[in-house]
Formats: sequence, structure tokens, C-alpha cells
Amino acid sequence: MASTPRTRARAQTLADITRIGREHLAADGAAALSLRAVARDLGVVSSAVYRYVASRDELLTLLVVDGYTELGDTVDAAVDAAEGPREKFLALGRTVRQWGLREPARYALLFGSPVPGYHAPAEQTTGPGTRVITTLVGVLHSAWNVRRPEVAPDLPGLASLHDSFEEIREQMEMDQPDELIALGVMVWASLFGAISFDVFDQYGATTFANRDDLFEYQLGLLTKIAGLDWE
Amino acid sequence: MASTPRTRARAQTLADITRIGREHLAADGAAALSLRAVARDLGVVSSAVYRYVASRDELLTLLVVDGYTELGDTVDAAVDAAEGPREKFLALGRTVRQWGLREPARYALLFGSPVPGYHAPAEQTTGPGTRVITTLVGVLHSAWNVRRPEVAPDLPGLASLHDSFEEIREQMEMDQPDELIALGVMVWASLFGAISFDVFDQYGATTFANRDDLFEYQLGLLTKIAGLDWE
DNA sequence: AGAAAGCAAGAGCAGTGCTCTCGAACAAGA
DNA sequence: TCTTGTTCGAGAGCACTGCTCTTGCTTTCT
Repeated sequence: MASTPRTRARAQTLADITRIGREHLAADGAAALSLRAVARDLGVVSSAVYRYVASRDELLTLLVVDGYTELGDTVDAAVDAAEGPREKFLALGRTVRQWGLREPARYALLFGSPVPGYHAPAEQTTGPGTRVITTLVGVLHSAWNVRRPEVAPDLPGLASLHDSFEEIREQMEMDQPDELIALGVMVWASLFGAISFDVFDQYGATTFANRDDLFEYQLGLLTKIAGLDWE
Repeated sequence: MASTPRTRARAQTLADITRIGREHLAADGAAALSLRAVARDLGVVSSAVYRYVASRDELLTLLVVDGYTELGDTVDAAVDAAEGPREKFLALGRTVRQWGLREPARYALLFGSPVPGYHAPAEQTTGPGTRVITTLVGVLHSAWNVRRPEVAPDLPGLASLHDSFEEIREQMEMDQPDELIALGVMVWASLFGAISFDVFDQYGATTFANRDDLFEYQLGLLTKIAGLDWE
């Protein structure tokens, strides 16, 4: 039923809109994304775009999912290609950072401050949005199966989060223990903190001559924290 | 020369504009900040505001400096009130997080994705913008004077950053060793990563029932990393 | 062939940043 | 005191935004 000429043309136009939107996003950032400009590039009047996309927010959602998916694919490919938990973790970190530096506007859309007035619909974005953390926890888990590090198990706050971890396990069909999920979330947050500071130029422009080295140092420290520094 | 009625009135109007801007920022976010709306609240036509503020970007810069200053003051007060390096560190982390949760839009302006088309002038913002990391490194340093933790000194990337650290020491008139500054930067990035995920709702809305506990766990882990867990 | 649906175009509304000109108010000098 | 120079608010205007509605053409289905 889906393949009449009409619906094929429609899908094609939608893909064009997403592509042009991605280009404008990369060039000018999320808040400057304009449906009228997209329409101009598409060679069509602005109101025509509303036949395909209900609103500017819907286009943003399209681009959010598009970004999460591409990042997830890129990270998974790099992690799969690496050997051993430690190398897989390093590959994950470096890949996320490189993607962010290559696509700062899309990175900002996914991990930066929310676009004002726009709230990503959870049912469409949480799936693609949790791919990296899922992969990360998977890497940590595989390392624990080889050798379990001594991460302080009695840190404050952990016990009362047990119910939340239980729910995460159900929802993601994982079986990792509380400490590992908590550690994964912490490493995840730290990693993205370091990458965001880098991508968003939060360090002064000239503060660090070589940010690659700074990131490698940070990755090294995170490797220790994650208990992956024994290979 | 500065205190004629004319200049006093001018300074008062500028303060009003900043105050109203802060209110709009808190209500609608940075990208939605409108000079026309500020003018309306001020009871004046839009063009009149341009007598005081050259552009929307200049107003943003005013608000950036305003935010950094308030955050810096709040953090310093909390750190001063705490006893001992470990407590001072915990106070710093908790205060930043609480400020961010209380003022999400201002937090986003300072630490989120950059506003498109707007570049903060470094000469006005780096001073107030480095107060928290400076305080943080100071806390770590005072701890080292009591008991120096064994942080891996031979992590990759550290050596080649020596020149950058040298420059930071000169610029900030500090005398901390390389490892300490590097550790401070990493802890800083991790802390803000965790807080940003929280403030920006990057964890799903329902994923963690008690985010206070999650943050306390993260703070506990950071305390370990920073070598402050011996008191 | 005729009805129904899909689609692009254009006008229009309300909002934005920003520029320009104009007239009123005010300050200090002759 | 009168004049000159500056400051300021108001208003019109330009080019842009998101979004809606109507109009008329074209394609598809019956």
C-alpha cells in the first residue's frame, strides 16, 4: 500500500527537508533553524513545507532522532572494531568527541541546553538517545565478567536508588548490578562533561594548546575510575 | 565627573534593563530573549533601548557576566562557610547544582550550548567565568598541603600539556603542580557534566526517582577521584 | 468521466532585530 | 538670558521569523 508514486514522492520530499534542515543546523545552529529558509532551499514557498512537517518543532524532532541515530551508529561501529573492554571504552570516548567536534551544532542540539520552547517528545527520542549509555554500560559489564574492580560499593545515595536501577534493568532488559549502572552513569556524565566543555569552547580559546592531549588525559583518568586500567 | 543627574539616571535605566532581561531570561531562555519585550516591560518604545544597549548581544553579555558573578559569589560564600577540603568540595558541588536547578535558563546561558550567532567577548567574561574552577583548584591545593593523594602522575597527555599549565599558572598567579591543575580540570568537567545532565533533563524525566541521591553518589565518587576521601 | 483528495502558491497576522529621522527636553557657554 | 550642542523617546520602516487560511490546479480513485 505504501509504494504509490504519490507516497514515494512524499517520502522523497520529507528526506530532502531533513537533509536541508541538517545543513542549516550545521551552518547556523538550532535556534536559527528557519522553516522559511528550508523552503527557499527546497525551491518552494514557505507554506508548502507545512504539508510535510507540522511545525518547526517537528522538524527539530526529526533532526534530533537523525543525530542520535548517526552518533549511535558511529559509536557502535568504532566500539565493535576495538578489541577488549579498555580499547572499546577508549574508542567510544574518542568517537563521541570526534563526532561532536565535527558536528558541533548537532551535538549541541542533542546534549546542549534545550532549545527554548521546544520539548523533545520522549517516545521518539529516548530510544535513539540512550544508545551510547547502553553501549557504555555493556562495555563495563563485559570488563566485569573478566575482572571485577573494587569500586566503593557503599557510596552514599546508592542504596536509595535501588528501585530506579531495578526499573532501568526491566526497561532495557539488562542484568547489571546497581554499582555498575551507577558507575556507568557517572562515567557517562563525566565523559560528556569533558566533551561538552571542549565542543562548546568552555575552556578559553587559548587555554589549552593541545586539547587532544587534554582529552587523552581525561580518558586515562576515566579508564581508572571505570576500573579498566588493568590490561 | 560621573555623578551628574544625567549619568545617574542613565545608570539606573541600564540596571533596570539588566533586571528585566534577567527576568525574561529566567522565564523564556536565552534564544527567546527579546529587546522589544524588555522595552515593553520598561514602558518604553523598542528603539529607545538601543540608546543604552548597542545590541541584543551586548545585553546577553551583560547577563552572562551577571550570571557568572552571582554564581561565583554564591559558591565562594558556601565554600568559605564549610570546614576542611572535603566539606568545601561538597559545598562547592552542591551549591553549583542548586544554583543551576534554581536558575536553569541562566545556567544554560553560561554552561550550555552557545547562543547561535553570539560569541561572548573573552575580555569581559573569562574573569568572572573562571571563578568556580579557580576556587575548586584552590580547595584541591589546600588538601594537598595536608595530605597528597596518589593520583597517577604518568597519565598519557600530561607531559605535553606542561606549557599550557605554565601559562595558566602565570595568568592566575597560582603555583599548583601540573597534576593538580589537570585533576582540577577533570573534576570540574565531570562535575558540570553531571549537573548539566540533571539541569537539562538529559536523564529521562522518570529514570531516576531521586536525583539528589544520584548526585550525592556522583559527588562521593568525585571525592574519591580528587583524593579527598580520607577525612 | 466525474468526484475526491493532495498539493503549491499567495496573502496575511503577529512577532523579531535593528536603523533612521524627528521633535522635545536638558546642560552648559556667551 | 539667550543660544548652542547633546541626549533621549517616539514612530516609521526594512527585512526577517512561525504559522494560518483561502484559492486554484493536478493527480488519483471510483
